[in-house]
Order: sequence, then C-alpha cells, then structure tokens
Amino acid sequence: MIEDILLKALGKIGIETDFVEVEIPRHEALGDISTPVAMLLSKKLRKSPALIAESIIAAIDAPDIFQTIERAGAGFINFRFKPSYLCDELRKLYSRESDYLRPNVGKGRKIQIEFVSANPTGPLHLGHGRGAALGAAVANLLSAAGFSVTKEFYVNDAGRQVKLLGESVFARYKTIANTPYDFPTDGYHGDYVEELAKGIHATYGDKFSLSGFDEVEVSQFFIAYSYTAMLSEIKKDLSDFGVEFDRWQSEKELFTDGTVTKAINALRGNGFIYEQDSAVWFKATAFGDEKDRVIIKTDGQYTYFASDIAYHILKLDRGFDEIINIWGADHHGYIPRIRAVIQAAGHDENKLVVLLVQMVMLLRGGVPVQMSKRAGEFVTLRDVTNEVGRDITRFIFLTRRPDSQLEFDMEAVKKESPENPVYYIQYAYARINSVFGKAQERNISLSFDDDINLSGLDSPEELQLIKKLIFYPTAFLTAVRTREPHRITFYLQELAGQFHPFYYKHRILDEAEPLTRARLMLCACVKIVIKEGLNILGVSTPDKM
RNA sequence: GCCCUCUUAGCUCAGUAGGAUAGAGCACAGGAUUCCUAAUCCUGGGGCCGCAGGUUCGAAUCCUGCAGGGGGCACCA
Repeated sequence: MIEDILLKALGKIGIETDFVEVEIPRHEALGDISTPVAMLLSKKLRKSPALIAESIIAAIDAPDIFQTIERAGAGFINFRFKPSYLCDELRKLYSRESDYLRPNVGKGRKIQIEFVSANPTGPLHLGHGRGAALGAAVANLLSAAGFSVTKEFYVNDAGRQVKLLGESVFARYKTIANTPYDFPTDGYHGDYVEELAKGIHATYGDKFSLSGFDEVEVSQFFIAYSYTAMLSEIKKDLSDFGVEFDRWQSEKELFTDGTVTKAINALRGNGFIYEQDSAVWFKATAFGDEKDRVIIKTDGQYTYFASDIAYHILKLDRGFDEIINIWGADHHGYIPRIRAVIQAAGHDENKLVVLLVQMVMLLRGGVPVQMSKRAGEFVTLRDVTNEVGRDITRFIFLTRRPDSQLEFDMEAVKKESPENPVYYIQYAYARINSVFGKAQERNISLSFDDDINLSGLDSPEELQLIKKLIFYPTAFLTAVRTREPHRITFYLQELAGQFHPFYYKHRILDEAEPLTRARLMLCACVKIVIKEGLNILGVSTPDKM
C-alpha cells in the first residue's frame, strides 16, 4: 500500500526498483510510518539524502492518505496518516475481514510440514510439545496466507527403538508370568512399559510365558502391540493439546511398499551410491556434507537414514513446493545430509526449510526438574498441561524464538498466572464480549455498515488502537515470510496493550449514539483481530473470564 | 579438536530486510474504581546489547577473532 505509493513516486523521479523499505518508527512522535529509502539511494545517485528525500516528497501524490510528510534526521521520510484514512482502513478491515487480514501470498502453493515425529516408544514430553505448538502455529499461519498446507507426523515404527520397546515390554510380561527374562540393555523403564505388559497378560494370559523374544512372531507381536498402543496415546496427547495431523507416514511402510528401494535406485542412477567395506554408502560429500553416509550396514540392515532419504524424496515427488521440517536442535548435524539427498535427487535444495527447536528446561520454583527418558523419569506434556493449562503452555512456547533455549518454570507460570500475557490478551477479548452483551441488552445494534460515521474516534488512544489494528497485515506478513509465529504473539500483546488503556479511559456505551456506535465498531475490530491471531497460535478465545 | 547455535534491564525474553534517543512482561516502589469485567489502568527507577577488532553515512543486527552456555561430530534413532 504505502510501498506502492513510494514506488510510484520513485518512478516519477526516474528510479526503478521493486522494493522499498518501510518501517514503523520507534517513537510515536516521529510519525506513523517512515522510510529510509533516501539514505539508501544516496550513494547510487551521488546526491545528499536530504535532497533525494525532498524530491521524493514532492513526487508523492496521495492527499487523501497523509496528513504530513516530513524529512527528518539523516534522511528519513516520515509520514503521518489522516484520521479519515485510518477510519477508511478500519471500515475495510471490518467489512472485508479475512481478505484484509489474510493477504494471499501463498497463492495455493503446496507446503508440507513435518513435526513432532516422536518415536512411539513413550509418552510425549515437553520438548515435543514445543515442536507441536510451533508446527501447528506455522501451519495455521501459512494456511491463512493462502498456502495449501499438509501436516505430517513421521512414525518411526521400524528399527531398533521400537524393537527395544517391544523387548522391554516382553521382559516385564515374563516377570508377570513368572518366567523371568533379562531386561534389555538400553531398554525402556517407564511405568507405561509395565502397563503395556499387564495389558497383554490380561488379554493373553500366560500364552507367551514359555516363548523367547527371538521367536519372530512373538517379537513382532510385542513390538507391534507396544508401539501401536504408544502411538494411539501420542495421538490422543496431541489431539488434547489441540494439534491435528493430515497424515501419519509410517516408516515401515516406506520399506514394504518399495519407496526406499526406489529412492536408492534413483540416487544410484544419478551416481551417488557406492559400495565399500561391504556396506552401501550415499555420497553426501558431493554436496558439501562432512562425510559420506552409510545407508545399508555390513549386516544388511538399512540405517534410519535410508528411510529418511526415501521419505524426503517422496515428499518432493508428491509435488510440494516447500517442505518444512521441525527438528530438535540436537538434530542440526543432520541438515547437510538431507540437503545433499535433495540435490542428488535433482531437486532444488531451497525447497527444504528446517526450523530448529531448542530444548525446554523444565523448572519448578527455579530448580531444574531432573529427567531421564531411559530411566523412565520424566514429566510428560500431559502432566504439564494438566497442571498449568493448555493455553498457557502453548502460548509460552510461542513467546520465544524457536531456536533459543526455553526455561519453563511451572511455579512461575502458575504464580504469574493472574497477569500472564495470555490472559491479558484473552481478557481483552472477554471484555469486549461483555460490552457487546450489555449493548444487546440496550438494543444497540452490533452490525456496522460501510458508511458508519467514525469521526468521533479522535482521541490518542483510539487513533493508536486503529493504527495497531490496520498494521496487523504487516505483522502477519513478516511472520509468514520468516515462518515465525511468535511475531503474532508479540503483536497481540501490543494490541491488547493498546486496547486496555482505551477501555479504561473511554466509556463505550454511555455516549451519544454515533460515538457509541463508532467505539463498538472499533471493539468489534479488536475482537476480530484477536480471534484471528489467537486462532493462528492455537490458543482459545473464551467469551467470559 | 572440528561444526552449529545462543549471550540484550535483577529475572524471562522481543527487537521487523543494517536505520533515528534500546523495547515488553515479571519483580520492585507509589498511585487510580459512585460508572460497560481491577485477570485492568497510571507513574517511577533501572542497560559497556558477552569482549575486541572490522565493513559504512549509520551495527544489538553483517564479517573476523576470543570468552561463556547448549547441542552435534555412529555401519543409533
């Protein structure tokens, strides 16, 4: 919008460019919006920024929009909007709602996002929750921006970890059946393992008491039973956390349906597979990885990497324009080899976007909570949401950049809860609802036409609130471009931070008719934007608090 | 040892594509409600943006080095 006006003005004075930087000044006193473009052009044009700024200002033709346009500082151009323009935009926001709030930059391009993908060997912990909250929010964000988004969970149902789980359950089962069996090294120790064993014993009795785990059908039964049970628990955890997936991709299936073989053959055809020391290797160094990687071990077994190759090639073959992986930061070393795979398969490596999520440090009153998955001692996602609530948990995860470590102090989060930022935003929403209820009791209409008179909205609080509202699309687009939903979180805190002072200082319902209606309309817009933002974050919007 | 990442107010963290005088919440101190929800509002103190160089009109932001936290360097997943 403003960019277009500037581009046009630049064209008038003979400057061709396709991007103009526009920003909101740090201090309100400087103006509503500002551009440093004159300074940036100074070197190229060999003229002083001041002179350039003046000629740009002279070339701008938008009398309906700007109250003032001034040159300031080292060569900034600062703009101040006319109140009438702000009101026009507010009307647009209200009447066009989703068109206004969701600029379609995706244009239907297909994005696949894979997240959580926890091994089905135990319940989800808090770190998975962070990945889940982020993945869901990124997916919501991109859908809102007009991308066609598919959410996937990759199920590691093949390989060593599920086998270990099966064997751990088998060992517990044998104990129950009074035919002891050595607990596997590195086995899983959690209570849930015990529960699974009890479940099997309850249904099948001593049927397997004389069997060994080396009997194929026995081990297969225990493995499949155990991970299937864990997977359905994970699904339930995620669903209760408000996170749904479009597709659950089984790793095992990639082997059985030939996807792995096909992918490896494709890479072999391109000359990136070779045999050495009786193992099969992928030539990752051809694309800058540190070393080549084994895909079939000396013992004939595939590595995890083999199925991962297949999955990533499959994703791209399915026609996605972008594939996003949300990984724990401990997997960052894995990125170069996946990028290598993508290039070796003849795809554009930039189609892969990896968002790294740092660990969550769980604290209680400032003291770290010790956790060891191996020993079965950990606080699950469910434990945390039960204690502090789902909205707070999701919100906290989205108030930090994903790649910075996060301290999650259960006591602090609960203690601060009356003034918790998530409540601050939800409260603004609930307050508006409450006012709307009162308005209805008084038979004041809550629908607003395009010609509603908003001229009464002239106080600093009102004008600032309107500005904040109509800048939502800007914040949204930044979040979309960077794939960073936390920008929405901060925007919403600022919006609520403009709303509450407005509410405190101004009566909404007891004014003369036009002003009351104008303020109700303003509130309606705040409500719309809060709902839009919280929906993206996956946080609820309670009508009452 | 090599690689990645982080270091901003007492604490937890933002900082928009290098821009103007460095931002929020919490905590702390004081104040506000005869009135639509006080889970609210107002005022205040608080900073060598880890350290040192460099790039330039301009650096918390980009580059190099150093220190500290976290992570990774498997024919594990």
